[in-house]
Amino acid sequence: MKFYQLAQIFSKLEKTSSRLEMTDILHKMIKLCTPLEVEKVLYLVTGRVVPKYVSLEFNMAEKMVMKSLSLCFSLEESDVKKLYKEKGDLGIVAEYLSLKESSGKKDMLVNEVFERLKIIAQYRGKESQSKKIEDLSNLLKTLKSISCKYVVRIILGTLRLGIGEKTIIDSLSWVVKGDKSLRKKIERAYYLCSDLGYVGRKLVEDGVKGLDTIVLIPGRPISPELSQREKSAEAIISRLKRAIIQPKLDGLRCQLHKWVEKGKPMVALFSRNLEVLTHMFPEVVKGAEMLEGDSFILDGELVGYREETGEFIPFQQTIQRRRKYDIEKKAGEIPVSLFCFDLMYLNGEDLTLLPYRERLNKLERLIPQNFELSLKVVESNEVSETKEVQKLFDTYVSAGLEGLMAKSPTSQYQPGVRNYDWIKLRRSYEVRLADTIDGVILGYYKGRGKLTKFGIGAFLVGIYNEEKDEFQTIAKVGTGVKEDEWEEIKTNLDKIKVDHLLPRVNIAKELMPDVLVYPQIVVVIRADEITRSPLHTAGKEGDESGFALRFPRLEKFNRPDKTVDEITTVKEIIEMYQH
DNA sequence: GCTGTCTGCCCC
DNA sequence: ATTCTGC
DNA sequence: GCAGAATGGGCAGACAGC
Repeated sequence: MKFYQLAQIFSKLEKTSSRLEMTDILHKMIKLCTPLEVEKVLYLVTGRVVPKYVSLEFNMAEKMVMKSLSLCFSLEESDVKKLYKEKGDLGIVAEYLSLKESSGKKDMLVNEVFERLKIIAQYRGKESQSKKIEDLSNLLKTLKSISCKYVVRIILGTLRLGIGEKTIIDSLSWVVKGDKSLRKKIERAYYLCSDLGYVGRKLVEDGVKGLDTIVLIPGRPISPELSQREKSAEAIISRLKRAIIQPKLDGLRCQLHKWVEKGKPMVALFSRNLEVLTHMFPEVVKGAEMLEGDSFILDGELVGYREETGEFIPFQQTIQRRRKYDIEKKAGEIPVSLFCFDLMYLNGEDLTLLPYRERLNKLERLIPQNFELSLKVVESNEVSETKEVQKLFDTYVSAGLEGLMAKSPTSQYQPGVRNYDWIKLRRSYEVRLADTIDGVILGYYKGRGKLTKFGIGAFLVGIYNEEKDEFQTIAKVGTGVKEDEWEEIKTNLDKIKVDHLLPRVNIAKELMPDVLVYPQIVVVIRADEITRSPLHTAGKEGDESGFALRFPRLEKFNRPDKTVDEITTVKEIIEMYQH
């Protein structure tokens, strides 16, 4: 199959909004492929050249691709940038530029493009960046314009086809069965091995029985089960009736595997996205080695924790443990513990099909309560009354935790699945507990993808520093905005556009908006937390960092009842931060 | 050897 | 992470 | 409700350029 044929199918998918129709188009395309092509096409559709647990990335994003386009089409980088701002998609820019050149290009086979992309991904070390840029430029020169569009998008990981893993899985079911009845089975196989290309190839080669060899194996990560959100204790009980309630800790999701190889105990840790974390947390590895079980797979939250005081360490510090160098030194400063909440495999036995209550019992027997080596079982309470849930929620929130997790006591462990078997109730979902600030818009940024048509995708929000008598930035906001609000905001901001940075406005150069505006429009911004910021200028004093909002979103656009003199001040932010 | 820029199916 | 949108 | 695609702050690491 030629790559441009694939590109034409992508183009058709992009124009389709009905998922049933997408599934139909996709499954017909898969039928046209040889098994090996299926494997490669499925990797490409997910923006990769290898399965996701293999750490081979392009290390090439918008800046590098812009350089490549400028080389390929002999343009100044600033011109490419201008086109990007205008079109909101570097794939479209590549197609546009390629179209202006001669049209007699041969294109290449899907397999050839795949290999070329793999080579680009594999460059590393000195001069690797220029090689990537040059190789992509040469590739684009030999491809038809429509292929250029999608090659660029594959590298950027933004195919924007409306196709994700779930739709691909449905299509695979259609390929072998003519309907989507195999979805559950394929889904489980995929989330157990985390290799969509392999699952696709096996299915095409051997049919459904090809999946039977895919089983849980310690040492190979499985996709973690995910949760839905709810807004109240009542909603949780109404869904689950009975629930196992646990505190929600603010750290990193972590899957721990232990097994025996050549008589030696082996341990591996994986992140939520199946990245290897093993070497970063030696104290957790040691703890697992000391446990009695020979082989197991468990799930938990890795969080900075001081055993002596029972104090949890904030996320911003915990995340510093995710590193390659100076591990022991950082481990001394920021000790972590793995707070486990699930057990999926124990001594040769797959436990994922057992009810959660039973898995939890086995977990509690595996890790003794007084175990002191960086491995603990999270506290659990099984309840059936709203007020019990509420009481636990209040307790956890008072203790400074994020909120709670509620889990169905009877549910199986479903890898990769996000449904209401697991529900999170976060502190910030309760309006009374969220941090809300009144800020002023200082400028805006062009949008990408589906926001291109509005000409805006985010805006910069400032607060007032009384001491310095200036506006300082505290957050960029690009979520919580409905489509008609985007239009309204853009219209309003364009009326007060300014062509230079005003005095009494303090913005870091990295955050400089595409369009600056006169500070006049007051907005309400909601956030989960106030954090110290290396970038935002709010409250910044010399070398001391400023403040920013964690997970900022628009609560209310345009508060005409408030003027700029009444917005939140730095002094107020500092009070909120200390609280 | 230092510093700034860019990247990450990053983490959240 | 949160949020919005089309189905 | 699902699935997908927009968007945030901020961390460490890799390179490139001086």
